[in-house]
Amino acid sequence: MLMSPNEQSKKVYIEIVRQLREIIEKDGLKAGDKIPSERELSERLNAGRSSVREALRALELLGLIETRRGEGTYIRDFRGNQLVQLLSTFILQDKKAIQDVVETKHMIELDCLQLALSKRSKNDFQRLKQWTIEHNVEDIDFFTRIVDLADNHLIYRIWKILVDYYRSLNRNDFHKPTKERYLELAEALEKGDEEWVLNAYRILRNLSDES
Amino acid sequence: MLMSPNEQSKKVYIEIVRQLREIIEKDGLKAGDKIPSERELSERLNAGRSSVREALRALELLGLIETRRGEGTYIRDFRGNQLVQLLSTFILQDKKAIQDVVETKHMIELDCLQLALSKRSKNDFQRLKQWTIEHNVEDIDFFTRIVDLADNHLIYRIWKILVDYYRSLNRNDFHKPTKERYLELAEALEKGDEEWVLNAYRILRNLSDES
DNA sequence: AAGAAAATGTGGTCTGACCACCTAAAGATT
DNA sequence: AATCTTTAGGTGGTCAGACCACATTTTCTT
Repeated sequence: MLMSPNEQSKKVYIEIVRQLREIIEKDGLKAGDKIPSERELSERLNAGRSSVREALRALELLGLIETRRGEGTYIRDFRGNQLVQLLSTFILQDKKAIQDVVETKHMIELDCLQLALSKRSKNDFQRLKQWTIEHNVEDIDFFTRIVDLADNHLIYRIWKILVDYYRSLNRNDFHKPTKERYLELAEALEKGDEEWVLNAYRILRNLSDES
Repeated sequence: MLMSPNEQSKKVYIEIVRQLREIIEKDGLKAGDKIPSERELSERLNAGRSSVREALRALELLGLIETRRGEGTYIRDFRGNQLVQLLSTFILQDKKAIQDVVETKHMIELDCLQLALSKRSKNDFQRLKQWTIEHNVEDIDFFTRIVDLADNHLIYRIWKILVDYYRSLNRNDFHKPTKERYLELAEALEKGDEEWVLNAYRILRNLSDES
């Protein structure tokens, strides 16, 4: 699988997953249908068979395909497995998917700020402020406290997943906020001023208006 | 990797995953540590390097390891299986969990309204309004359109999961909004007035101020 | 026509060979 | 001696070819 010289050398098997999805869509293949053999895919996609297999192994692990020795590889009926669909979203590591992760993380964090604001008392936020003053604030720790204050276990889980994937992206454009930014946000929460809170968050995350 | 003759011939890469786990445990390897190279594993486990790679690819997809070209393969800091944890959240059907689902669904829908508002043009919302007028509006259909307008595949997936679970609850306290409520919301979107939009949603969902 | 054997196609696996990249050791320079 | 440069070795990434085990299809025998 030839790569443009100066291009980011994505892993071949990721690219194969993408192209395989195109083939499935173009040919209108559905659950239960057979997909081309490993050797044929290897030829059509100009890739080694081992690379094709790595891609298929990935899809198999996600339950998207099923391989039967001596027969072939078949598309699996995964329209019930929501979590797999969620995961598969992440696997397609195109720019849009990454952007979606970042955007969603921001929205969830904003939600947590609002939830915390409506559920918690001034006392809780005073403690948050005090903690912010007394410690060397790490982003992950600060927002873990925020999400805790939101008191919604489900959102907590979703946020956790988002953070993990966000970190796995290894984005080098992460703008590390200063301690003052966190302190400002904590104070806004303490005052109970929603507008102020939301604004402090956007400044902290270096957002103008768009996500 | 030799197999006992009459034994179930499990796939080698699955067996490699198992043995690799043993190695990690026996050697006391932790997050951030380097695991043996592909070639060394190939020797120690009496398996081909391609099989070892299929196993590593699987672990990589699950976020358990991280491969760095030219350096090696490292154990990743994964805090439990995230997806399983998410699932377990759904299974715990206590009142708090249910409440969390409802609350989260509301937050996500509000997020989508805001995203749509910031991303879409008046034209899109006019079409939404027109559709609302011409059809017998079902809640699921209306908000599917909203989520689509938000143009974030990840949020779409999350929302889908929430809706499915929400429906499985069979809540008999679902307050079915009138057609006018949806129309009001569509018009608010068309006007581009965020406050009006959020308010229209709260009225539609019969929320006062708390979620 | 029915059963048996061979041919074909498929996934499963191993081996060996490159390449691109990173790191550290050896060497050269100052 | 300290520092920089070069080199060698290790590592993941990929490809090609070769078998094997298994299932299906075709062909051949009876």
